[in-house]
Amino acid sequence: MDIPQELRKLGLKATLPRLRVLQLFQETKSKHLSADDVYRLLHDEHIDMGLATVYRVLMQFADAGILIRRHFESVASVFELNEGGHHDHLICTNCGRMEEFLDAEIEQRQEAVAAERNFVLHEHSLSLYGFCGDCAASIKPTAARKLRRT
Amino acid sequence: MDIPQELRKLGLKATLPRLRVLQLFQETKSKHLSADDVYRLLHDEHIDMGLATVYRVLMQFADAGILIRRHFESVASVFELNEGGHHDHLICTNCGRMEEFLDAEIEQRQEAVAAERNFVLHEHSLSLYGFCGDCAASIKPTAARKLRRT
DNA sequence: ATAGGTGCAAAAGGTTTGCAATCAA
DNA sequence: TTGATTGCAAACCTTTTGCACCTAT
Repeated sequence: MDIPQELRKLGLKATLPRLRVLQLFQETKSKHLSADDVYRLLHDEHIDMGLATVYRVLMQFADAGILIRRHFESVASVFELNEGGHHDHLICTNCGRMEEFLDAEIEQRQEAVAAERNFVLHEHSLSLYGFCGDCAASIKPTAARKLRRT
Repeated sequence: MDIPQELRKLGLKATLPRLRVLQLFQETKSKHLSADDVYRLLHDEHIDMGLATVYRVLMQFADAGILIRRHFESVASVFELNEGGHHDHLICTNCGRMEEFLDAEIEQRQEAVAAERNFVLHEHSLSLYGFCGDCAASIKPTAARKLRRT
């Protein structure tokens, strides 16, 4: 089925702004974009969508389950395509590289911890922060100390 | 050693605002307070510390390692006393109850995941969201669906 | 005495909302 | 046609900053 159809099925009109935003995420799979990133990228293509509309579209897509909204330690939240499978993130605090992972044992232990405390789990967020191999190799220990951020 | 001494040792003058803020966290151990919470609580005691000062003091304490700043899914970040041991959080999205936990196996697997991908880990954040026993028992499935939030 | 700390007000992000104009169905 | 959607500007919320005044050491 084509994209406009899919949108309509979700009760969303297939407007140009929506198609463009969706396209942007699909072109760059598994990319994490903030509202401002999307706004900026579209302007680079001379598509003048208002920032408010970008936010509205991203939110609608997140509500519809097309996108997932993530809150990493940075101020702005980012969105990524929802490709079905849950995953967690490993983030290089120096270069920003982001890798996704899924560890069955961690998932299992999370459920166990929740069960021990009588909680019914709905979701969770796990992010590991550090230096990727490249950055760890190229950064001096003293410099690394300076770069550490909350 | 007394608190003013400890502050001076960290290079911070023992001013009234600082002592009050610290006292607030110590009175209410393992409590998570946002800058606005602190501001409001102090005003309730008729201590008119400016919000800007609250932020500055919280930040200095976080830098000094007295407090830890946390970013949960809510907009505002919260601070808690740094009592030494690392821990993760289990949060009830209905009543706000928050429990701390530490699972050796999860910690270990995180290191393993990072190592597999050649990352040097600096820190991580793991938060489990769901309903605590009380809330799960008192909330109807349909109501529960409505309450689910990103 | 003086470097550091404070309050206030203003500014700076990120995000949301009100409203009149516009567009997909 | 008509309700949904958009752009713009203004509002909001959290956090930061500039600056003149104040205070712990």
